[in-house]
Amino acid sequence: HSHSHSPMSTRRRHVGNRANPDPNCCLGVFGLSLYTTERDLREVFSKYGPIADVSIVYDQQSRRSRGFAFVYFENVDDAKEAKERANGMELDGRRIRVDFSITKRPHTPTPGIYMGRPTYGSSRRRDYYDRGYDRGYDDRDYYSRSYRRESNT
DNA sequence: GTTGAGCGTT
Repeated sequence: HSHSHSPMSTRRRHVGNRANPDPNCCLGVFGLSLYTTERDLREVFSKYGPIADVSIVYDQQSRRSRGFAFVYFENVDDAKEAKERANGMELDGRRIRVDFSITKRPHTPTPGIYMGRPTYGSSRRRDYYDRGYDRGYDDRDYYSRSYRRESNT
């Protein structure tokens, strides 16, 4: 008699489903007040562990906060605890929700520059997408889905 | 200074 092996469990759910995000150092904070700053989030989330960076998403036109942000923990273990603890907490009179980020960093200016393929010879093309955020996160995971350039045609 | 179920190019 052999153990029942689940053939479907070999394939992990692909990224893109924000209903069940997998643990990551990137935390997404949603539903926060428009007046909450990155500094506020940092000092709130730094209670659970060292913070690598905090980024609030701003509206491109009004320059105002869009009501959600991303917190980068240095340890995923702290991120998990911070997600559990900070989720549903009241911040600036607003009930915030915290989840693992399903996306990584904002879109690179023009896809096709890096793509996880280092250019030999003239590798001085790197500018800011290689600043240090791809040290632990592999953006190629969601870039690898036949990502094409969608600049303007 | 509003609203809110959400994932980013300041």
